[in-house]
Amino acid sequence: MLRITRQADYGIVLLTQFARSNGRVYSARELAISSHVPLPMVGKILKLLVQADILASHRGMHGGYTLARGPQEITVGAIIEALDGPVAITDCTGNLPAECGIEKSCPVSHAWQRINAAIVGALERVTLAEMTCPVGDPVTAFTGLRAESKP
Amino acid sequence: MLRITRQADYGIVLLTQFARSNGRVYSARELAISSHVPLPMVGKILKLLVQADILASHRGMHGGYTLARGPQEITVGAIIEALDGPVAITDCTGNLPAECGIEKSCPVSHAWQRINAAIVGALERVTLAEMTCPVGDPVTAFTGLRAESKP
DNA sequence: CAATATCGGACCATGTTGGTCCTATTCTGC
DNA sequence: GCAGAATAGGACCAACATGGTCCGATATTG
Repeated sequence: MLRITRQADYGIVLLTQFARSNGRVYSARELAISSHVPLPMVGKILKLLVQADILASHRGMHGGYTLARGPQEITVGAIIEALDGPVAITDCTGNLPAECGIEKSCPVSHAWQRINAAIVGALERVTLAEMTCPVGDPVTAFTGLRAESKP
Repeated sequence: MLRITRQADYGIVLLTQFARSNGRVYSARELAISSHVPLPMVGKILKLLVQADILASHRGMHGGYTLARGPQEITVGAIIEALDGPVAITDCTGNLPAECGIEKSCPVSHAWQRINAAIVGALERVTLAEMTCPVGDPVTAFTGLRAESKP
C-alpha cells in the first residue's frame, strides 16, 4: 500500500494545530478533544515528538506542549521519521546493514537508493508551515520545483 | 516505516531478470531458483503481474512468462500498484471515499494529495529498463529533475 | 493420453500497528 | 507544605495485514 502509519497521520494533524495558533500551550486533553483522536493515543504521539525535539513539554498544572522550533523549520519528513522511524522504501536502501542475502547479486539496490532519496526529498521539502495554510501558492514546493516565481 | 511490501520488492527483482534477457520465456521454477525467492511466492507474484498486463503467460509444457510490454513502457509505479495496490500515503488522498470522519475539519488533506502526487510521480518516472542497468546516467530521472545537463 | 506448466482459489502463521492502562514525576495553586 | 493536575515512561493486549503455503482445475505440448 505504501502508506504512512496512522500515528504519523495523527501527528501531522496535531502539529498543524500548534502551527496555526502560534506559541500557544496545548494540553494533551485539549488536543484530543479538538482533533477527535483518542486521548491515550495523543499522549503517545506527543511523547515521541518531544523526544524528537519537535515539541517542548511543560509539566505540572497548566502545563502542556509547545512547538520546539518554528513551523518553517519542521519538515514533514522529520515528523514521519519521528513517529514511524526512518523512511526506507526497501530493506536495501543503505540505512541498515542489508540482510537480503542476495545483496551482491541484486542489481537494483542502487536504483532503489535513488528512488528512496527522491521520496525523502519530497518529504523534506514540505514544512509544517506549508501544511498549515489550507490552499495557496506556498505548496508549489511539493512538486520538487522550488518556487522561483519571484522576479 | 513507509516501505513497499516484500511482494513488490520481489516483483521488481523478478522483472529485471526478464528485462535483461530480452524476450526470453521464464518458468516460475527457473525464476525461483535464480532469484532465491520461494517458488509459491514467485507464482503468486507472477499471477498478479499477469492480471496487471505487465507479464504475458504461456501455459502448457515449455510454458512460462514473458514481458507483455517493452521494459521502457513499464514503470516502477505500475509494478508497485499491481502488487501492493494503489499508492496512497494517507487515507485521505482522494482515491477512496475518505472515511476519517473529520474530512471537512481536516485542513491537511489537500496538502497530502500534493505530497502523494509527488511520490507517485517519482515512481512513475522510473521505468523497468532504467532499473535494469546497474549504474549510469539514465537514472538521473530519479531526482525529479529531468536530465537537462546537456549543454 | 500423459506430462508439465500456469491459473485461481482458500488457507494459516506471524509480525507490526493501533490502542489502552498504570505508576512515577514534576509543577502550580492554595 | 500539601493536594491537584498534567506529563513521562513503561508494559501490555487485540486486530489486522502481510508473508508464505497448498491444492485442485485447466490448458498445452509431445
